[in-house]
Amino acid sequence: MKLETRKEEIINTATKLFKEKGYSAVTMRDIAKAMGIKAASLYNHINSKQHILTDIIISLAEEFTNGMKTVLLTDVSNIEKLKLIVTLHVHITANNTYGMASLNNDWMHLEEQLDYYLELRDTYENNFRGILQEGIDNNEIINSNLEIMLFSMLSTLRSLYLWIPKKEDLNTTELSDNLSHILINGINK
Amino acid sequence: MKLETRKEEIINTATKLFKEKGYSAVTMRDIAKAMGIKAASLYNHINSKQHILTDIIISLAEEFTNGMKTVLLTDVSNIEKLKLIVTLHVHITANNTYGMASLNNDWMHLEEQLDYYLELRDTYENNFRGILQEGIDNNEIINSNLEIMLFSMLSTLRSLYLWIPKKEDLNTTELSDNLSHILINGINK
DNA sequence: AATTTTAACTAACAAGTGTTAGTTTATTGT
DNA sequence: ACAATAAACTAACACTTGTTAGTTAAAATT
Repeated sequence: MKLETRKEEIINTATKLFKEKGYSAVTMRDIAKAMGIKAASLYNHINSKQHILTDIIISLAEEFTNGMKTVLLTDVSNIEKLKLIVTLHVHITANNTYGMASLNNDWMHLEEQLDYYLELRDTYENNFRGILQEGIDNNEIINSNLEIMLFSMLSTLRSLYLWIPKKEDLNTTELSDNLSHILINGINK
Repeated sequence: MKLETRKEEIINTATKLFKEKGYSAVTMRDIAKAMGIKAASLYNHINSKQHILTDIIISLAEEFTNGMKTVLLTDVSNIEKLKLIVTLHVHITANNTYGMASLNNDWMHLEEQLDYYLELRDTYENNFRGILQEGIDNNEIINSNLEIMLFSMLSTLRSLYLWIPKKEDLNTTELSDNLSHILINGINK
């Protein structure tokens, strides 16, 4: 039972508020009020509002990068790799639904770390694309428009943060399995 | 060839900026600067920043509501209705990619019209859900988790605004057809 | 018991916010 | 040519923003 440092409490509080209203609409006074302290007190623990956002986004982006690295090293079919990616998204999102909102909607407000973030995102998408392309080449995946397939899957996975909190009754493995099936086999009977 | 009123120019300029940085991060001075005038001059044409956002979002939401109404009245299979919905999203999004960003990310900053927007969105989702449910009942659609199917399709359709601007080479009917196929039949060979 | 550290506080700052009031200038319709 | 309108302007407002400086009180360490 590890208890939160004060800095982590601030980041968690901010993350929740950022999800509800977006980074720009949340003030330091909002964050402080939610914690029952004054805005100036936050600066005993964090450097700036900007650093809070960076912390939220970069740590999540790195989780995805690491997850992708593992998937690429796993020796299974490309379809199985896609299932692993679905599981990766479900797990990371289930553990930090609030943070995923910032990752998706507020990355453009990063400053010094914006280029680094974009690099991680680009690499991630390219790896995803590569798996799909190999799947097509190996006759595992239909030879339809690669970019549309990529876009469709990524859109669904990136929107999980909006949806997981509303359906707490579904456990994560059940969700991963169901979602994999729908993304891979469609909904047609 | 109908030419834009000054008010429309302002709304269009604002819509573009809102997509790049989000509603809260865009100032009236930003909008004015992009038009080469002073912020105060905007108020000769619009009532408030808030009204710009409302205008963007509500008109789009009503377009979707009207489109759905037409789909529901069309006498085709439920799978065909889903294809019509895909086409609806592709067309509306292609005509207003910038506005779709506000619809997706800034609806929570609506004020007087927030409840109305939520009502439109709820009704839309329920109609979508109803088509899927009928499809399941008629053995057109697999009897998998309804909510996951709904979420997956809607997520993809709602993210179109991020993707359409990058792929201008693809025409809208081709995109609709491809996307329908992937959403309905999956990517599996 | 004395000292350092932690973490809150009050007060203030400079800059930026949406918006209003009043004015000026160019264009349009008579 | 004259009046009316459209659409820009300057100046200012009241308020909010992120952040800093300096202070205080309790808790932990010596």
